[in-house]
Amino acid sequence: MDQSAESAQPVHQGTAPAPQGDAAPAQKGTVTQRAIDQIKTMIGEGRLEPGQRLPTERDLATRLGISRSSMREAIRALTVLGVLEARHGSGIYVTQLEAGDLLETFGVVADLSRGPRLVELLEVRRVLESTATGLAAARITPDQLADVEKHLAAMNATDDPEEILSHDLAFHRAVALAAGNDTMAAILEGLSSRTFRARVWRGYQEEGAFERTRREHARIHRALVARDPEAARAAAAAHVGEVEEWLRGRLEAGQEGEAGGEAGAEEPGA
Amino acid sequence: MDQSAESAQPVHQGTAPAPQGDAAPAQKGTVTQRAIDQIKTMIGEGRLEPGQRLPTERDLATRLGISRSSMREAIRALTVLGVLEARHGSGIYVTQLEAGDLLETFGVVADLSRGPRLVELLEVRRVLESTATGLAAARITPDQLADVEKHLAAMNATDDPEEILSHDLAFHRAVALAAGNDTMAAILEGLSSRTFRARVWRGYQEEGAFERTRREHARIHRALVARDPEAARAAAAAHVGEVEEWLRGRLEAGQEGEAGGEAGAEEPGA
DNA sequence: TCAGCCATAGTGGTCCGACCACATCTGTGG
DNA sequence: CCACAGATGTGGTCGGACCACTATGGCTGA
Repeated sequence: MDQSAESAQPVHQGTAPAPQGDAAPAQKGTVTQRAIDQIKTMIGEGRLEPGQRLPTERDLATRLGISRSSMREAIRALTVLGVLEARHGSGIYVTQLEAGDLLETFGVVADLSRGPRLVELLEVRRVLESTATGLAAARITPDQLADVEKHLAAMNATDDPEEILSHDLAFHRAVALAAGNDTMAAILEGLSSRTFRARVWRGYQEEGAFERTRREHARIHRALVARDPEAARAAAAAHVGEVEEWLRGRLEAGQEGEAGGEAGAEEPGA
Repeated sequence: MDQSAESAQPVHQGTAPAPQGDAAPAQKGTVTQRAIDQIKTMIGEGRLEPGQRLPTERDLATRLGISRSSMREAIRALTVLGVLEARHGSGIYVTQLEAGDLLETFGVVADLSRGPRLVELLEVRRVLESTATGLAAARITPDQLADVEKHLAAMNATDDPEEILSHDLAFHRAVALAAGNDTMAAILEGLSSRTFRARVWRGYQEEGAFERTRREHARIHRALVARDPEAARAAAAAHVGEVEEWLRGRLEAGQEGEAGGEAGAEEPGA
């Protein structure tokens, strides 16, 4: 009953030389790809709900008429996409399908981009960050504002680049969260992935960026306190735009060139 | 240091007692996940350049000291992320790592989102679309404008919903492209994935949306011709905002409820 | 000589069956 | 009643076999 359900599927494995001629199966793409699409469709149609547990790998494989190996590849694919989550010894589950789950892969994009693409990425971030900050100015709650201030203070209290970067990220994350659009916050999170920021900063910080960053953050904070969306938007745009411009100039100058290694300023750095 | 501490690694399959005494195994996460990270790192560090061909699956597996099965899962994962591309019978290659390659997965997010998340997604799209349209008004070339007009005309010339949707998508794609930021265009592309748009439209189009859409597109076009960024931005924002508002109202009204199936209005459709 | 065909090697795609490591349930003994 | 140990189920890993597709190069025939 399982696979080979049809009269005489080719079925790889040495057997059945029969070409195909049949109609139904509609062989398109690899088996694994088909499995991926099927599961994705099941979720899309609501047959599989967030948090729900899926059948066993072995079961799924049998049901879709493929081997466990292929099924595992499909599962792995959906896992990295943040759609499924495999718990060793327990089972496979559908994630909550929230912004954070699905947009985690966005970080990969940021990490692997370089050269001109970095500027484009920053341009996108500038647009979204300014919007989010503007919204935050109108919606932020006292608690959220306190959280923002905590990271602002922490950032001003240290000179350790590592720590500064951490609180810098946390600062923006808190602001984005206050904007009330989780999806936007998740995208911004990816756009500000640690390695991404670290790469850009490496060169940037050598030009008195710390002080400037602190000043700009303070300006954003003032706008939030004043509940002034326009000021907040402008401050955020300027903040990101500052880095964007620096990077753009740097690219147009010498550092250009697809040369595999240094366009984005990455050094093992000790 | 590492987990279980016992000097002699269990090493699964009884065989191969010699791991590789080399520097720090650093057992973290699954073997496959490690392989994914390693390849990702290789690319990030420039040791693997866009378009370059990778060693054989079998080779890679041996080099990283894992089985081919695990290596295949890793490759599959990076394939769906748009980082690698496997050509049957030929080899595995690094993609060009362009915006389009990496952001293709963005469509999955749009396809799997529902309920409140749909509104958030539209909000993001409104922000980016308006920005892109504004930029396009300032930068669009005659050729690009002609392309935009082509789809505008085609959309006005038919009443087939399917075709209208196609040209609607193409219209916005052309505009986004004219903005000169491929990354932004790629994100918008994902945010306007066919199934996503179709789902929203299903209900929307029943309220005289065609006519309204045509009018709004015409307005965007006029702004582009006039090279008026502000007008273009406003027109685009209003265009997307229209749908956004409609969907928001629809959610707040009855259709709410996490109920697995209809919050986003998806029907197998005739 | 040279175009075109075909055998062949090389590579990804699929499948199988085994075993390991972890989570959970279950039943027993305290 | 609880704690612990075993049994069971599930994902994780492995190795090897074979299929399907590409690409290459040599061979054939004009």
